Amino acid sequence: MPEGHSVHRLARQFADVFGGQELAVTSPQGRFASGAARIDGARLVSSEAHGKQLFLGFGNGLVLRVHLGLYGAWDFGGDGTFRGASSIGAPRRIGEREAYDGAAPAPYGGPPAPTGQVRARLVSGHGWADLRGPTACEVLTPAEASAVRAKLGPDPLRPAGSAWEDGGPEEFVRRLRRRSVILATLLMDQSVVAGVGNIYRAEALFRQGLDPWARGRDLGPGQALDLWEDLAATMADGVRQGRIITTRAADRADSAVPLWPDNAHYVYQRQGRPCRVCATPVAVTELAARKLYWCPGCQGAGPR
DNA sequence: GCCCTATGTTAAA
DNA sequence: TTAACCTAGGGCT
Repeated sequence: MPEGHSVHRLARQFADVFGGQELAVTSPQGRFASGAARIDGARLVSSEAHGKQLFLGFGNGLVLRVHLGLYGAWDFGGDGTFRGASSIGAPRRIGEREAYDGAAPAPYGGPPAPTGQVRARLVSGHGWADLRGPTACEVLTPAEASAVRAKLGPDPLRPAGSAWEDGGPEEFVRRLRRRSVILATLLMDQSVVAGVGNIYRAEALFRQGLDPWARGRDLGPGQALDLWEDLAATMADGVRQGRIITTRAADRADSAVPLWPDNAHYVYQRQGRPCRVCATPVAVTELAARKLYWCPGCQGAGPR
């Protein structure tokens, strides 16, 4: 799945291309037909990401909540105002960059006939957006949307102008340090920190020199805050670049293969290869049905 | 074509 | 802990 940075890019994209406009909302596939009818023709008035969830607010007060899950993605098309990403969501190739596909702006003749399973289609006078394969796509009242957000922890990418108070770094430190659960599990817990996924988990723990099997309560407040700041910085980079690059420039320069994506990560999907810092072979194990990558030299020997 | 994999979450067992 | 959700690409045959 797209981690939080992708959903924040989506929120920005929706505001850029659809903000303030009336949208025709349909469900070509049919599974979202009743929800689509509730917002069809309404004006898009807000677009905000919280962790991995997207909340689109409409002029009639209703909120469209989308969670892309493991496979979901949005495809965009339209006239020249649709600069920006052509597709944002689940990566279709290793290390795929979410970016404008380079096609020259063309006269907009309306959206193409939907192909395959399009759960939701949003159409303005300038372009369209198709949603495929989401885990969640539903229309909520404001109270229902707030109830969903209340279950999420603070988001390192929370927009400065957001009206939603998520507690920020202090709340993250509290939630992390009161648990006896291991860090590897806590970072994937969206009620502890919203938006972190499997790549940022592995890379942040490496960058901070933290043992994935250390417990939340074992961290000092300074260590926990450093972890937050590191996530905030690398995830903000992800928003800017449309891809996850966590290696520091100094650790990329001497790579034998200087071309991204071969040097984008320290440990993620680098099992068996030498650690960029200490040359110990990177290790991998399975934890709660997800792969966990770490360097036994820099971060500790492993499960215990 | 077939099988595996993937930046995720939820519900049932 | 496991299955289900449900999409597309890559490697293989």
